[in-house]
Amino acid sequence: MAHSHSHEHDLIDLRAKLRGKDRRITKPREEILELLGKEDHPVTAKFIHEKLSGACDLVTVYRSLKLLESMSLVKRFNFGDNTARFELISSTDHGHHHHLICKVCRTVVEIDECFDPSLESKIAKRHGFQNVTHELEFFGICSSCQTT
Amino acid sequence: MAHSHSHEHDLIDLRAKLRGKDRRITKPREEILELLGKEDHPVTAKFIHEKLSGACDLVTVYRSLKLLESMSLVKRFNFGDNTARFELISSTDHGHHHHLICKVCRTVVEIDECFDPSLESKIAKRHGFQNVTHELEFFGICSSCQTT
DNA sequence: CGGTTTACTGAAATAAACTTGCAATTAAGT
DNA sequence: ACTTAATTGCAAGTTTATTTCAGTAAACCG
Repeated sequence: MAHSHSHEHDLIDLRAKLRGKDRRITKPREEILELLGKEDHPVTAKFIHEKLSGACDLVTVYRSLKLLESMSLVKRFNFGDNTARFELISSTDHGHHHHLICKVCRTVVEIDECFDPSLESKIAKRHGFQNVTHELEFFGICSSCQTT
Repeated sequence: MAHSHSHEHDLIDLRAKLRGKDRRITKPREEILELLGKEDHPVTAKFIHEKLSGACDLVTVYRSLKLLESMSLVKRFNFGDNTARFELISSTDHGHHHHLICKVCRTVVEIDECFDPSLESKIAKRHGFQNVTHELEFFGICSSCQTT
């Protein structure tokens, strides 16, 4: 949802999480976080690099995203096209939400709904797994692409 | 589940679907189908190529899988590691089922359960989408890897 | 401040998954 | 068999992401 007003908060978060970890607050990391704060949907590393137009190298984008992901500031999504997409983790849902993607035009809709968590705990228990989470994305044809 | 006794059936299916489509039944396609029939979980193109040990080129494996997928004989899965995995579509669930994957050792468990289909139709209706499906995979730590 | 340490970056090389172009092969119809 | 065109193999090309390493710049300290 509305990431649009939490930029400062994310930077504070970044500083807090980096502190005392032999890690540094750098311009690329700040810029990537800021850019992600303005996007409504997960974006690719390439997209970030292009939007930042030369502010830093694509390699740095990959490295920064990996770091931000490991710090739980960013979440990685997979829309089935062999390209990782990244989204800022919002404080409201802790990054757990899903997407509805148009198979034709690739439009993305953010989805708040999810299935009952009891399904997950049932599956975990049945197979002796712990810390079970899930990745769920919906695919369909959006209204604009239903030209028949 | 038990793909193990449906090899012949899959070949019949292959022949039926290829007939009259300017397509041919070839040894690589038959061999890939047969191999998939023996596997309990989705496998990568590389795995198939190695198992077939030189029976055909890796490129042919990729091309065959794409064809078999387009003919709804095989389903592509994505376990979030940038590598497509393929499974024979079983007649019982029409290829719709999910997996529970150990984040540590990558063990895979086939899952029959799914959430209530009303969730999907609700989402489809709300956003004006048609033909909505979903991709869902569970991730956790299996009993063997919970060494603490 | 100015100096030191060492995490970080950029650029090029590498890796891995997958695709494409084209000549040689082979399945399938007659 | 003969013919036709789909399919294959091989080489080369893409795309996504990672690794190496020398140069750069945060952060800490006096």
